[in-house]
Amino acid sequence: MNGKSKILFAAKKVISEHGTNRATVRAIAEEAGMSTGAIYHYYKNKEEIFYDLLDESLSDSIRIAKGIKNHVENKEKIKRDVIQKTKERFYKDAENRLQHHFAHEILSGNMDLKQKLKEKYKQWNLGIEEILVNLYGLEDTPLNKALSSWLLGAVDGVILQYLLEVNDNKVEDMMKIFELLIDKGLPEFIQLINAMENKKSQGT
Amino acid sequence: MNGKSKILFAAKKVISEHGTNRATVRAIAEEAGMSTGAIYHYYKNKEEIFYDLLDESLSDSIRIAKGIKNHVENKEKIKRDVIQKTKERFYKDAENRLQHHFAHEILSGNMDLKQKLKEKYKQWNLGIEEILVNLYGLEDTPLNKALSSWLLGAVDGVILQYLLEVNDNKVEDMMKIFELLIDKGLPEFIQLINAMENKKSQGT
Amino acid sequence: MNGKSKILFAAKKVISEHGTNRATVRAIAEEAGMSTGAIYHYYKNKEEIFYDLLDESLSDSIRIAKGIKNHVENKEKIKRDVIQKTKERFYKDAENRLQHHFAHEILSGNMDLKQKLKEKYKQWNLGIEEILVNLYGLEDTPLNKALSSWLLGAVDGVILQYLLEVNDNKVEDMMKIFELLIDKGLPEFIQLINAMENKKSQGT
Amino acid sequence: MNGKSKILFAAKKVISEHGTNRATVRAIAEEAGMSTGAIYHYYKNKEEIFYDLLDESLSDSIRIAKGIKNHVENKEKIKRDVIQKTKERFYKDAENRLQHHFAHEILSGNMDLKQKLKEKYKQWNLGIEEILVNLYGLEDTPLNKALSSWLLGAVDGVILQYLLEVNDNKVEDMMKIFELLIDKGLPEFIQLINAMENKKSQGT
DNA sequence: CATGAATGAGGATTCATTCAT
DNA sequence: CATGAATGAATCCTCATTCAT
Repeated sequence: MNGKSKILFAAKKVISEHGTNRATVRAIAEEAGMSTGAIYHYYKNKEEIFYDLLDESLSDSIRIAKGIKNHVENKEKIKRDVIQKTKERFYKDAENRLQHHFAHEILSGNMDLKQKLKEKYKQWNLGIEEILVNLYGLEDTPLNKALSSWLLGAVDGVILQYLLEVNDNKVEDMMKIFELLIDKGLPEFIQLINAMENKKSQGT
Repeated sequence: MNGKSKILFAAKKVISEHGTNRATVRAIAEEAGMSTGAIYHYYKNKEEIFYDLLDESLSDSIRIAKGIKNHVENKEKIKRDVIQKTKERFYKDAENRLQHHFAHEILSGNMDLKQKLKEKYKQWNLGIEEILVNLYGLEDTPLNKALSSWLLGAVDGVILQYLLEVNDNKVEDMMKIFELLIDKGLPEFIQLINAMENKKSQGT
Repeated sequence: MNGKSKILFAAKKVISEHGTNRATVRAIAEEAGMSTGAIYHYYKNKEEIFYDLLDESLSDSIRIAKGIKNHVENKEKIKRDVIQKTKERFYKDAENRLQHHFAHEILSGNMDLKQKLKEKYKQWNLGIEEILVNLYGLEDTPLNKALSSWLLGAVDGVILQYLLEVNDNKVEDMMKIFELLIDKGLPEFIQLINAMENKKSQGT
Repeated sequence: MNGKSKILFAAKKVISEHGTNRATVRAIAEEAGMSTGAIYHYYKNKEEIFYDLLDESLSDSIRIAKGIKNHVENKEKIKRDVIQKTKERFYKDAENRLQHHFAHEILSGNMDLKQKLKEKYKQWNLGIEEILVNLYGLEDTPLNKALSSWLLGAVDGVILQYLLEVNDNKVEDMMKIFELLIDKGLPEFIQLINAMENKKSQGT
């Protein structure tokens, strides 16, 4: 394992064990078994480590979204994939904490980061939308875009509940609801949306 | 306005404007128009300020939840209330930021705050559950609890998207989806849940 | 003696004893008999301490220049003053080192500082020019401006020699030359300049 | 170009462009196209690089001084040479910066460098004195030594003004004054000095 | 000869908290 | 009650130098 990987691995561990705030350079260096100075041989900034980590994580997500999208032939497989990847997110503690950390940085006024994250987020959102298109034949309407934002938001919101330890439900129970939503809830709900859109356009 | 209120008010302003990180005791004292030393006459700790602030903020939320819950007699009115209150949350920027920063504080290892949030969150969650019970005749099963967590999480998640400015949808579009969910989507989805629960218990 | 003065005094001492580079915040704090943190109660930056010091020193110079200029009636007194103040500069080790430090900062690319210093320097230069006007009836020509820059530069250059300890002459000998220059050398030299200017304009 | 030359060349470039502070071993190595470790094959110390560099730079200056001194026979030619070489110095930005940064290094406590500068400066000063002797028949008195220090200092001081961009005069105007000084001002001034010396010795 | 990873001491800065007045 | 000066530990970061490969 080379320097950068060692650092990233250590950072991930420290973050998931003690949170972003206590993930000091010294702590990461110690965990990685090197000196603080060595860290700066590989990374210019502490934030760059974090950013690399987030990038890795978001790139994964985007890659997954794109990967899922590709086997159009088999809807059932896509659904299983979506469910599986969502479930995995619940257990990626370091990544989830990191995502929160960046949100916090942005809300604290870090404009550069905001721009970076925005781009990544948009790609991600598009990935999800495409999945919905493939799965449910969704059209590219404002309401459908809103729906995919709700879905993304729901997952993020629930993950935050788990991070904060205010959600006492078993992950399995949460996932059962999610599965039911993907399998049956969404198809029906999308019909409702389409019905509404049609009514609206007829009325106009 | 007495000392504590002045401090809480100042803290709320500082945090929602500049985040928890920059909400130093000095900054709060300055905003409150007093000296740093004076703060410690009213509060033993910086943490206690945050504690009180979270208390206040959550109590507000719970009051709203309870406010909704009270008129059990009229389901349609409850629905309108839920939708109205949800919509209002989207525009309460300062409160939303505050809540995010508390989340950050908790994720940074502030255990007292976590405990407080946990208690309050439980009450809040219960409030939402009761609303669901009243609206849709929900039973007190693990899956139904999970559902209400998803609902809460979704709203929080979407609000975070707006805070981060990564959600380009109009609030109206987001709310249309939410309305449709409350009015038609959830009743149908809850039937699906119940069907699944029954199937499972029959199978056992 | 209040906080700022204590710090400025300590900084001056440390700088003249060990140079700007070794004038660390810790060293200054120690010399001032306070903790490093205390320094930041009075100054936002280490550089601000230095800047205050330079400001003090330049303001002195400017005030002196203006002060000298004012008693127009007595040329002999002005000369004695100029000589006296120049001599004093040779012994202001801390200020001289500081001036070099800022020059160095500017040459290292600190553009903000450059602007600040430029203004101060211009004021100072003007002060000197006015003295020359009063003493020798100098006219406001490019050549006369050049002359005053040479005078300023000469003093700065010689002071640097002393700082670097490459000038083995006694200060008294250096000052004798300076006195002779002020008393007799400059009047004659200025006549030469004027003669040249006139020849030039006649030739045109 | 061999190793040492490559390093010296790179160091000269880095220092004159970014100053001594940013002339880290890494930066020099990068500029020289080698690794940091390689530097230490040629030089034991970072200081030794600076030492060599100063040596080279001062040797250049001394060579110039000696070059001027050699044709004793023709005073007019010497004057033109002095003026020409002085003028050239104004345009040697990189060398001037380099020299300033060495001054800074010395003021930062680099004692070896100080010693080197002292020796070289003495030689240099002697060169100037000899020129004055040749040109104006100067005697080897303390006051005449002081005069030559003032001349050297003046040029250095004015060059620093140009480096700092606080001197708005045209170089031509500055040089006109210098020429006038060399041609007419100094002969007269030296007479004044001699007169004073004689008066003093008569008085004793 | 060359590489570049690693060290570790040292620097500036921040901030919750205390305490004499 | 109030002030604000002072503390000191913790944080990020830099860089000359060493050394295994």
